[in-house]
Parts: sequence; structure tokens; C-alpha cells
Amino acid sequence: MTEIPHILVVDDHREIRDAVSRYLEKNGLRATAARDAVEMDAKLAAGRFDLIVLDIMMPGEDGLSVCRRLSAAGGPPILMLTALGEETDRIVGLEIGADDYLPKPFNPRELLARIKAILRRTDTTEATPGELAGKRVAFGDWVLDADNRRLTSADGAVETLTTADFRLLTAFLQRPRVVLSRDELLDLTAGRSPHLFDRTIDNQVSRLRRKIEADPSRPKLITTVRGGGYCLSADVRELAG
Amino acid sequence: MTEIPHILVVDDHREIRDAVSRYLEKNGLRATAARDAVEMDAKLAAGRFDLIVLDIMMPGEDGLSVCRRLSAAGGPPILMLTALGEETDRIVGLEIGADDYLPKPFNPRELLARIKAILRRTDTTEATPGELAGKRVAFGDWVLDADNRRLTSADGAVETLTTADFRLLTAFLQRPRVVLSRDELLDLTAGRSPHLFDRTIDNQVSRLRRKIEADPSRPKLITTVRGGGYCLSADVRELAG
DNA sequence: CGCGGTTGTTTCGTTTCGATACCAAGCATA
DNA sequence: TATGCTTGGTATCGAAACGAAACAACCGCG
Repeated sequence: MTEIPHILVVDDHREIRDAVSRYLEKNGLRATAARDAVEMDAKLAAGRFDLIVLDIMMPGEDGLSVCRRLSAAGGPPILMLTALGEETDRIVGLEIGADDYLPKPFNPRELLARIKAILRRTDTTEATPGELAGKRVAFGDWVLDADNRRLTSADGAVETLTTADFRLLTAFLQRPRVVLSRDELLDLTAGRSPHLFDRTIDNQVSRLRRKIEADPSRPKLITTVRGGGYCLSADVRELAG
Repeated sequence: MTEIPHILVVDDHREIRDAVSRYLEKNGLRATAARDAVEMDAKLAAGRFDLIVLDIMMPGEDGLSVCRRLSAAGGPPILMLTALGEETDRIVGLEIGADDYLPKPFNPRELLARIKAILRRTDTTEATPGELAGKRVAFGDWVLDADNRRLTSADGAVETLTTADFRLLTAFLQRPRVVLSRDELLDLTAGRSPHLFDRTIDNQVSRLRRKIEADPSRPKLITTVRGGGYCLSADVRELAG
């Protein structure tokens, strides 16, 4: 794993959330916090995560439900934080698809150790991000062949994408018509946080536009949202293999 | 690299059976479930198992009897699940030939730990050169015959592989669609660590591509992931030997 | 001993991508 | 409209990654 693993910490107590996030970042991980299931879903939609630390007791949709939902959808691995008690242990571990769990109150070192253990197990560093492996996806006038990273236009033109092009494009394709900030895009494509005055995404967008826009100076597919980021302004449909 | 251990889970409660199986599979094991002694015998006859998780309380032939029978026949090691507090059962179980036991309700992590402990004790890993000795494997347009290290293409073309080609290819075939770093590949093929400016893997990939890619300058099967490594971008299916 | 084939190493040219810089376009305010 | 500030677009450059040719070392084999 060349990239720094990104952990999503979901807990309704601010102190725990912040403390855990800080501890993880101190120990070489990236951490993002969410207060509840709703906020979690938003973060999940916007970014790439390698593991979720999930509190079982939450207002709104509770941890068990969230866990079942995510695990059924094949999301990232989950480490559950459970209240101390005999019965929950069994239910949590067995009936839900958690990868591990930890009874509260816990030792942060142990949390870190378990997180690393799960990351070690589940490190598969996918080649093609998300669900696109082997598929073909149409948007605008283009068809993307995810396997050989090639674009074919309606009029027969062919563009080959570099790795960076491809990652950026797939990030958009998985979230069409959604405004993605530069930070989110950087996370999705390079898995890192921006440093000051980071224009990397601007550059990559510019390069991608040169390949896919009919008139790159008047972009229609990847539109700029001033102060917000970029957005794929086209519908996306999946084609068979 | 050894094979993934295969666990047979025998319990008459469907929820427990399924939950345990899922949990084991999430943690890097293979799991198969059986409802009772009869089904267990059928699975045992059909496949190879490294360990049996056996519930003591079952309709039909009960766990103690099964345990006695299997262990006398020199079957795989057994981990018994006992109801809480039935001390006699545990003792009897161990006397009868179980390798370990766990009282219900149990902590799934503890179950996993005990399973791994037993597997470690009873590890009889033979030095199998990979997992595809004697098998035939299909990927892309090719079929690899592992015995004589020959590739046959869908259109009838035949390529013979050198040992280095073969090792590299099998490394990929065992982890399709996963990005493998140069270090990992070097470890898998040559069993050594890279020294500075080591381009060995690049070369071997280049050579292998010349043999298996339709257009080596536009690789489709073994794709490079800049900054990451290489990846077999094709599905792999095993054919009968 | 020579020979052909295989494999590791070096090297060079190309591609790719991030950083920087500069310019243009938006936006507010007067 | 003029002015100044902010934000986005892209040309350019250099560093790093990559592909492959060329070379050298090695290995078995007759």
C-alpha cells in the first residue's frame, strides 16, 4: 500500500470522534470524522476510505443497521465500537458483517493495532477503482472501456487515457452531476490531502478536458463550479461487458 | 505461500452457521457450512478440510459421537462449541479427541484466534510450487498448462514460457485484478528484495508482454499502474487438470 | 570448451505528472 | 466603468516513472 490509508470515524460524541481522529493521524493514518449515518453517507459518497470505525450506539440509524447495510453493499471493512456487555458481543460479531469490533472503553493503542490488522488483511489495492472493472461506460459522446483505459467517441475517434486521466474520469463517472471539490477529487484520485496552493487537480482537469471536450475552452462535460470544484455534467449509463 | 485453510462449520442453527461462515471468510479463511452429521459427512467426502467447527448439541448424531468417530478415523482437527457451563461436556469432548472447545455464547474473535492456533499447530503445509501444480488455467485468450509451462491461445498459437516468465505469470494469475508492486513481484518470483535501481521486474514484464499481448506496446492483460506496479487485468478461471 | 538460451543490470529516450508562474475571467466595490 | 482582489486555465519545466534495447553474466548441454 503506497498510499496512506484513510479511516472514517463515525461516532456521535464529539470528544471521542476528535480524539480518535487525532490519535490515528498522529500515527500515520488519515482520518475523517462523521457524527451520524447521514454525515457518514455524505463522506462516503465524496471520498475514498479504507476502513470505517463505527460506534454501535448512535442517534438516528444505529450502528448495527449501518453495518449491515454497508457490508451487504460491499463497502470498506468495518471496525465496530460496542458498549461493554455480553449479549451485544455475540450479536455484533455474528449477525452483522463487521470485520472486527472493540468493546468500549478501549485502549487507543489496541484500536490502532486492530485497524492495522484489518488493513493488512484487506489490502488489495484495486487496479480499476470501484465497480468499473471490466465494464464499459457511456457518457456524453464517449464510451469508456475500463479495461484498456480507452475512450471511443461516437464519431470513431479514440483517446487513450493516462493513469491520472483515468482515475479522474472514473471519479467523476461514479458521481455524475455532483459537484466535487478539489480536495475530494485529490483524495479520490491520488489518495492524499492537498498542500497549500495545490493546483494539481486544476491541471489534471485541464489535461482531461483537452482529450474529451469538443471545445476545451468551453467545457460542457466537466464544468467548473466557481468556489466549489468541478462537476460531470452528463448522464452516465453502463453498458454490458 | 500456502493454500487458504478450509473450515467446515457444523451447527443446526442456520443463523450461527451462516454468521460464523461469513466471519471466517471475511478473515481470510474458506468456510463451508453443514447442518448436521449427515450433511457433514457428505461435505467431508466431497472436499478437503483443514478444521471442523462442531456444535455439540445437534439433532441426529450429536457432536460428541461425531467427534469420537472422526478423531478415531484420523480426520481433520476439531473445535467443539459447547453450551455454557456444561463442564462435563467440555471435558468429555477433549478426552474424545477434540483439539479445542469454546463455550457458547462465544466471541467470534476468540473463535478465530483458536482456529488459527489449531491451524498453526497442525500445519502440514507441503512445499507445493504454487497452487496450480498440474492444473490448467484460462485468462484472456490464453490457456496456461502449468505442467509443461506452455500457453495456448484461442486461435491456436502456442508460446513456451521460460521459468522466469512462468513464475511471473503465475504470480499474477493467483491475484488477478490486483495491483502488485515491483517489490511484491520480485519477492514472489525470485524471493529476494530489490536493490537500488532494480529494473528486473520491468524487464520481465516487458518480456512476458511480448509473448502474451496482442499489441505489446498497448498492453491489455498486464497493465502498468504508475507509481503502483503491475496488474493482471483479466479474469482467471481454473479448468480441470 | 564453445554455444544457444535465459536472466540480471545498465542505460537511454519517452511519457507522465506535479509545481510554478503568468494570464484571463469572475466578482465586488466604489 | 474603473479598480483591485480572488479564482480558474494552461504553458512550461523538471523530476520521476516507465519501456525497451544493449550488454553482461550465468547455466546447462553436447
